[in-house]
Amino acid sequence: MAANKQTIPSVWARQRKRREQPALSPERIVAEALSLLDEKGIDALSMRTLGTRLNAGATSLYRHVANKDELIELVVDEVYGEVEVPEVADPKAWREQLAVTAHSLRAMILRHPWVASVLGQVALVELGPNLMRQSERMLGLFRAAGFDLADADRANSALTAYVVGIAGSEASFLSLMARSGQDPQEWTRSLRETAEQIAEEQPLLKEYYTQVWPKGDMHEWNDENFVYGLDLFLDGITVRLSAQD
Amino acid sequence: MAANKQTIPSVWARQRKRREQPALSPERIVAEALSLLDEKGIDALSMRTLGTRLNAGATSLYRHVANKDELIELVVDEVYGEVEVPEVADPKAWREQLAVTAHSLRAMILRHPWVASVLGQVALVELGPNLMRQSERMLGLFRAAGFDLADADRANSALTAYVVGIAGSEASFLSLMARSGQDPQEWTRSLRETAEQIAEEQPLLKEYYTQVWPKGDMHEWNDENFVYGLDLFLDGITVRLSAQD
DNA sequence: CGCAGATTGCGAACAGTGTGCGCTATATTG
DNA sequence: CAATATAGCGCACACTGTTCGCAATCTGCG
Repeated sequence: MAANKQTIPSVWARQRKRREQPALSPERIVAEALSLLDEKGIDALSMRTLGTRLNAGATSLYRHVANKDELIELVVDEVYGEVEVPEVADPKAWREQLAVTAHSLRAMILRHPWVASVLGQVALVELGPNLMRQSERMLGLFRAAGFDLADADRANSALTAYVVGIAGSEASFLSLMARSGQDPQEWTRSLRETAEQIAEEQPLLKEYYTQVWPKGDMHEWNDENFVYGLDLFLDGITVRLSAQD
Repeated sequence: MAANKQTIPSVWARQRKRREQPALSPERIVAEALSLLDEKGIDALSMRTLGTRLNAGATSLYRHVANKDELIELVVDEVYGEVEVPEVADPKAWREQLAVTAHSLRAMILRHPWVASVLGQVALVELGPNLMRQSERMLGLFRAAGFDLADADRANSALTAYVVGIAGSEASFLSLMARSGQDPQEWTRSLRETAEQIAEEQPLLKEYYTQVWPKGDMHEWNDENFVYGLDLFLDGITVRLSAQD
């Protein structure tokens, strides 16, 4: 009795849907996931809302993507593709070329602040095509600077760790601002105030918050801090290179 | 009718429970959350399982902790308390003291691999007591080395970013091993094989995986890579210090 | 001691999550 | 055209974090 309960309503709406859209595909899913992440952040990414944005059911996505974790891996590799690593041209220009790479990586992370929250989970499986292309080129830069392959990798890991670490903490600040809808200016001010209060037993920290902590815009401040640490690093590389001759 | 349906059974089991245990408190909750995280990883931390381990209902926790995010912040500050930052003694020993600090921070992260997955989410709100104590001491070390306060902070941020970045990626590898129950030895071997296959168009990467990538235990390898990058950093600091005189 | 008031614990409920299963409609191949 | 493979999806399951209101207990005051 009433075995065709659910087929009845679909009779009227039939013959639609198959070619009214470019159809589902891994590429389309990844692209839409990326734009959703950029717009609303990591918490807004659920299979259901992603499906809705693609005019599809949530479970349809599983025909093209194994699970949510794999989807995130794909999106992460996608954004790694935005990082510009210059082709090795002049071997003497290694310092500038490394700086360009570092800035590009940081800029990518700041454009997509949600990556900070997944870099610790997605186990950096270095097998994505974009990440591999980027690694190849970075190794090339370090080789051109004078490292052998093993040391090139070590130096590369170190530089990448620095950039990811510092840009990641900037990004998580950006995400916090976006989530809480607070004004960054106001936020730095109130953080200074409470920090000064709490740091009663930490004279250096107290001095730091009253004297050093930025009064105005955070952008310049962050930029300066970043290049400061980057130069520290590149100086260290210079030392290592000249010591090895 | 039957308004006392649920009070009846409790009559027999009454007068228990209040003092049979140390009672709930933020400290006890944080401690239990920490041991749960260390045992089973970040995915296993739910308010319900945590409540169960404390012989309490899930919702009882909310009397002592605002929400899960705040709980995680508390636990993170707790483990920061394990990091040993030496008191500044001999100003000439800054290099060794910074190295000790860096090693201690990395060791903490490797003892608690789940921190890698939350450091990007918990916006590093630097107000936890342990984190503030640690920051104060690190600033002191850099000051003793010869930096003014602003540069001490910059150098400190850079060093911390490096350590967190590289130890974080080690930790996410450890978490992956724990989750998948795979043998690390076996895992590095099979990663090498697939990487060699995929890297058909990346000669440096291919050479890297065949020649450089570790055949045996990953521990030594990771330790060496870490001190290599750390020395790079400390060399850079030396350069900066001598340039500033 | 007794009793008001604050504090603590908790069961039920809500809205949401990722994902496996089995059915149907379509596309592809012979 | 028929047979098979594939894509889409509704339903369902087991969980999640968190709110709310009630009951049990602890606290301080008379």
